[in-house]
Amino acid sequence: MGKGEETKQAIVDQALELASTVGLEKLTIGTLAGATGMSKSGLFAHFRSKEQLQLQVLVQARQRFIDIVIAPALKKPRGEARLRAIFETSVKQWEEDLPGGCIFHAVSAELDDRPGPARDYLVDTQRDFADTLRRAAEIAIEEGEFRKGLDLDQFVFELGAITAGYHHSGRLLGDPDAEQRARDMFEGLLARSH
Amino acid sequence: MGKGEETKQAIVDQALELASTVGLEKLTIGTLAGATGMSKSGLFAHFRSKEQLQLQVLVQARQRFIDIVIAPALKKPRGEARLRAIFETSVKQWEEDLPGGCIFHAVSAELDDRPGPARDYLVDTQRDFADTLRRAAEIAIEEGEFRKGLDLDQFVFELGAITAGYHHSGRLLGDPDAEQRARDMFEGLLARSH
DNA sequence: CTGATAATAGAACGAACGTTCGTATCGTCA
DNA sequence: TGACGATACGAACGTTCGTTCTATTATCAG
Repeated sequence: MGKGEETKQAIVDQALELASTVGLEKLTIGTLAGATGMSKSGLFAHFRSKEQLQLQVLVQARQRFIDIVIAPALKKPRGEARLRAIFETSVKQWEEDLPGGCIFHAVSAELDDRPGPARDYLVDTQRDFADTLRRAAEIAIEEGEFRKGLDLDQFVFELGAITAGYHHSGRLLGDPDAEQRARDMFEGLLARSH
Repeated sequence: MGKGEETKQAIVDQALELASTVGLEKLTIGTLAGATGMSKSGLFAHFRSKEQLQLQVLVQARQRFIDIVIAPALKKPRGEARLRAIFETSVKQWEEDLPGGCIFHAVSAELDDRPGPARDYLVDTQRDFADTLRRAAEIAIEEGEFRKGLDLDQFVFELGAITAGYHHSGRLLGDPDAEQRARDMFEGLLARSH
């Protein structure tokens, strides 16, 4: 990896941390330059537009999510154990990996009414993740862990609701019990799926 | 109501609509002035700071939520029927009252890492609403509709997760089935509470 | 009707933003 | 090591933002 790619990685890593708290739009190029010890113009040259920078942040976030949450879960046994692994690392490692918590939840309200490449990429990321969850649940049915006839889309919706609620309660309201409540809710969902 | 209060109301009403889609920060005074047919300075004089304007938007949102969701529900019978009314109007009327959906969900990610009066007011609003839900569920226990020993805080958490998930799926992902999925999830929660 | 007061407009401000440009410095490989 | 492209910098641009100031118009009680 040449020098260019190296610093570009460092920039995007730093940008990811900032964006998780202040959002993609308020992540300013000047602030980011200060945080990385670079000049505005020197940093800007790596992206050529702020839109590109925002997109790279999401690309990096997706990759990091795969590394932290998805990849380890794929080493677990198929089915329910894999779903448990995804949920558990989502709550424990992923939500605490960045200072603002899960960046997808942090920026989704910001992007949901602003069309563009960033929004498209976020939607694609979320859809892809939803597919992964649906497939994992499907496997759990095949393995006999989940009952036949389980509504997979409803299962995925409820799983998404748990994490959305967890992010909301934990971040805005600062509920210290949010993690355990999300876990209990998840266990309830699994029990109902058997 | 004097002329001043009258136009101020009209301004905040318009601001509420814009803020539900673009957020509190990107709701710009120039844009708002254009939308209301006023000059920037003429509009600004009503608030004296943007922070005050943002706060008034949240105050108005809270009042409107009470008018649309809470007040009608209080006319329903105590207990489960009242909880049903709150949920149903939250999903049907409230989420469609503003172009960007529930403004509290729309701005919570924006405010959760930005301390200040706006954040404080939003948190207070959410806590107050959570108390209302908790009290309604408590009544349902007293009436014998919900089982004794039901974890009220967990109930409120799960209810919040349902609406958070609904907003997320409906807004960002544009899932047309989100409303029905949220309803099904709610019915499941009620059934488990009996 | 009239005068005090409130409400609005217009112009301008300083600051912050994304972006451009010319120049200097650094990394890399012949 | 020398040279050339890649990388970074400083200064400046045009815009947009919230905010202020001053002048003008509308409102409403006496």
